[in-house]
Amino acid sequence: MSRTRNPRGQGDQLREDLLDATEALLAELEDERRVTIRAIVERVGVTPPSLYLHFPDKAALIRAVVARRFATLAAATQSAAGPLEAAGDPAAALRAGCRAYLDWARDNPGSYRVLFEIQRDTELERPDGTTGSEAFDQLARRIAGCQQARMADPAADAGDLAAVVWAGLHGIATLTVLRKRFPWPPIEQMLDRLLTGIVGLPPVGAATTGEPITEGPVS
Amino acid sequence: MSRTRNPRGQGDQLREDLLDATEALLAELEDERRVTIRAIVERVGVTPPSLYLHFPDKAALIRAVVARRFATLAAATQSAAGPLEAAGDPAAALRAGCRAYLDWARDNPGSYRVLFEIQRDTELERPDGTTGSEAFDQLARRIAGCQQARMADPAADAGDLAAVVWAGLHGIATLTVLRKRFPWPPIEQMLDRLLTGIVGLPPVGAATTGEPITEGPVS
DNA sequence: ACCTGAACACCGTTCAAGT
DNA sequence: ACCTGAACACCGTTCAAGT
Repeated sequence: MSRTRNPRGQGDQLREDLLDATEALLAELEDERRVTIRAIVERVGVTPPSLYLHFPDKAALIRAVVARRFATLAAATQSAAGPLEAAGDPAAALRAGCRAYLDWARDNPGSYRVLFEIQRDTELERPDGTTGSEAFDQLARRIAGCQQARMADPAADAGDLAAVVWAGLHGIATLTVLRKRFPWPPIEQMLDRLLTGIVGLPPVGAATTGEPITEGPVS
Repeated sequence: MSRTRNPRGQGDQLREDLLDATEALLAELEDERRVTIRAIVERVGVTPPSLYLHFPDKAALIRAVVARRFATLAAATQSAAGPLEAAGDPAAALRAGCRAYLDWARDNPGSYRVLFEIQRDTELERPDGTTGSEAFDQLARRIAGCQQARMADPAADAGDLAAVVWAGLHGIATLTVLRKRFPWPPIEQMLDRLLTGIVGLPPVGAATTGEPITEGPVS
């Protein structure tokens, strides 16, 4: 089809192009099964065997874009919550980070699925079994920050709390997109129940009367 | 291959056999993508086109086994928690039901994935958008039972609480099998945090030690 | 009425060959 | 050194045909 490419010079550009095309297709199709090798290479303007010069198989390609997407997820939560050792309100920072996680999952459903719902065929996570744990480490440390500020249950282990909060966030992120027609409470309300009930954060604002809070200035 | 079947008389037996074979393969392979039409029909002893006499396509077949599996999940939680209007301790019943949900997910990973992680291509959930909501209705009603027994936050809507608890259960169920090497706290501890923190249940076995359970050395 | 053989358009992957 | 043409073994699905 498109024979326009096939440039000259040193390779490695193709590798980047393949990753970009895979990311773009994942965003468009929202389903890894439809992100097919033949669609990827066609978008780059190359034939299927060329892909195998850069990746041993499709799983390796997917793993490479997974690594990229993990980095952008961590960056999204980080930038929403601010630097870890900032001086501000640690509870507000934790809230903002969690909110950013849920927003990112909603806005990047294809990526979220491939990050957290696809069984890695080879259990080829990192040796320590914590692929993409940057976001989790952030969560645990922000919870610890709240504990130090006496805004969270001080008796519990921050990592244990983070595990339950992560599970709750993941459940909200996946189920709300899977069951769109289910009568979900507002996301903000569910997040608040998680953070007050599990972590022990003080309720947001003064009144938690179930009013759907739109977009609060979080800083 | 296996020509042994092809019996006589009225059909419809083949339909049941196909459903049984699909369920069995799903349990063995733990991954819907590997549950292939050709594997299903081979197990039954029939050729691929025969399947299309009973199901319009593969998605319809999967939907039919999904309906079956939803029923067995609801039966598992129901039988663990006891009848809804039983006289006993409603908090214990709620706990038992949640525990059964997590156990079932752990023991039936292939089924759980196909029930709760596969995007239904056609948004062909029930008209009310609540496919498989029997288990959810049960959960909400048991939480309401705890509220009436003054063992749960009486101010919140039982359905809202149930949504967050379900999200937490789903997150625990899926993430613990996806990230097997992650240093998870004991399932029992995470469930307890969910039920005490979100629903407002009294802590389990409150009297004796009062010490939060700490895990052993994580090697 | 119930089932099969043979084919179609796809998929991931491989290999010999082109420049 | 980098890429392609052609093929292989799979997949879901269809259709004419067998009994």
